[in-house]
Amino acid sequence: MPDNTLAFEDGSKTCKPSRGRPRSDEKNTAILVAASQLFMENGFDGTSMDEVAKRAGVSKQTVYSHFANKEQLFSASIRCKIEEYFPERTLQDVPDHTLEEDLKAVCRTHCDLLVSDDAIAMFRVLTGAAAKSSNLAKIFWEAGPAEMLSKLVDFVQSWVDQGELDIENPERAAMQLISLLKGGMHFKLSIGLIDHVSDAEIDAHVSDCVTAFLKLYKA
Amino acid sequence: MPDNTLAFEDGSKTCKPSRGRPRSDEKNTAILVAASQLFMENGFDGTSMDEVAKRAGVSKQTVYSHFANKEQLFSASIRCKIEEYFPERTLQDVPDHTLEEDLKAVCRTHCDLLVSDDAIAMFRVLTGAAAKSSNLAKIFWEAGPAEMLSKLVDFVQSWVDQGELDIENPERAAMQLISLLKGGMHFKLSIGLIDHVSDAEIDAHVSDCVTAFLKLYKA
DNA sequence: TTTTTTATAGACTGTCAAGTCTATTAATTA
DNA sequence: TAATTAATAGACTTGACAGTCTATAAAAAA
Repeated sequence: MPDNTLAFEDGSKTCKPSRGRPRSDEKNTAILVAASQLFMENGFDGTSMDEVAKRAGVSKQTVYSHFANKEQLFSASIRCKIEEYFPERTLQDVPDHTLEEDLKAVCRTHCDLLVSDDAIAMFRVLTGAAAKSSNLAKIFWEAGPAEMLSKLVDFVQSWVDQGELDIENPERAAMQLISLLKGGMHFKLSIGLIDHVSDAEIDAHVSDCVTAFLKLYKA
Repeated sequence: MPDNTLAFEDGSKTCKPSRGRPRSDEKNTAILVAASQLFMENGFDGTSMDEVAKRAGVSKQTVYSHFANKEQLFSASIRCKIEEYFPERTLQDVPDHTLEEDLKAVCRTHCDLLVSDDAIAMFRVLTGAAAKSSNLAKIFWEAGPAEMLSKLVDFVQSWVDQGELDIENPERAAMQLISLLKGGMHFKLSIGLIDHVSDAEIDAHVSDCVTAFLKLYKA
């Protein structure tokens, strides 16, 4: 039996063969959606292919006809989740106010993202999969944190150019800001020591971070 | 069948019955050692009770006679690992040199710990178990990070008392220092984006952190 | 429409692992 | 030493789940 019943290996579609019934795109996305939900909720080991098929409203063989095996489905799902998730929460162009105001807005946005349920779930899943597939980590890093970091670097740089910040290494400064923003919250959320951070706490924390950052780098 | 064949539920021993063959302490610790190794290497789902029994040189029933089920064995193993791990790496009393020297030594010690294989493995396991048992997170937090933090607070406070640091909230400052020390490394190691940090990198990073901290808080 | 190709459904298989059963052996008290 | 209690070993049971098989239906080309 030739294996032209072949599934996507990198999430992209294989070149469509000329004849025969084409693969249903709706089912494909239904599977992907169901799988990413389940993987995010229960991790790799906690998710069964039967569950995925059931939630997608599709038979198991259909799942296997779209994806070669569980690992590839996992990989595709996470990749899909990553792409769906990050762009929408990008750093919006904050209006040109004062450095303090803009910095605070940016920090608030980042902090909300960092402690969000989705981000924590994603981080947990990636952490659990660390041993399994290391390239997922790379995909995630580049689509997510690296992107955030680079936008933060741009932001910082723009204020350096305006002479309001005095920073010799913007990458390092941006990383420091993110580290401060994570604080103890990200860690505590990850291990499940706490399961929620109140708005007021985030507010206070963001203020602290802004204060510290300005003390470090205000010109 | 009465369940007085009962295992330890919280890691402590049940009161010894007056008669009959006593439970072997060596086997108990052998099981605990084998289990904690395996759980740290492969996580909860990745570890089977047969493997544990085999590595401990003991039959499976023996494992079940010492621990009621897999979850309790897991809990006991992690608790044991935590207790074994943290005390020895405590903050040794650094000799009274300059603030800069002591701070650097302390940061180096902490940074080494934070990025160590064991700490990352432990963090991964805890993260994976977050949904399962939330009290493990508490046990871990109190035995590990909270302890570190409190010692760091003491350290900071002592220099505040000497008038060399100007800090109104030592807990916050200590948390900020730890956050800076983690930087991007802890995150990258956790998700498996990198698997090692060189000595030179740690050195440079620690220097950056010390510089930043002093800029924030030096009197 | 006919033919061809393939997606689909649901039953099936084989493996692995958690937890149990039963006979045996070891330690402890009297 | 005899009697008692429980720890131990290894086979066994049960269930879950990844992946496959077979028959059917659907879509595209001729």
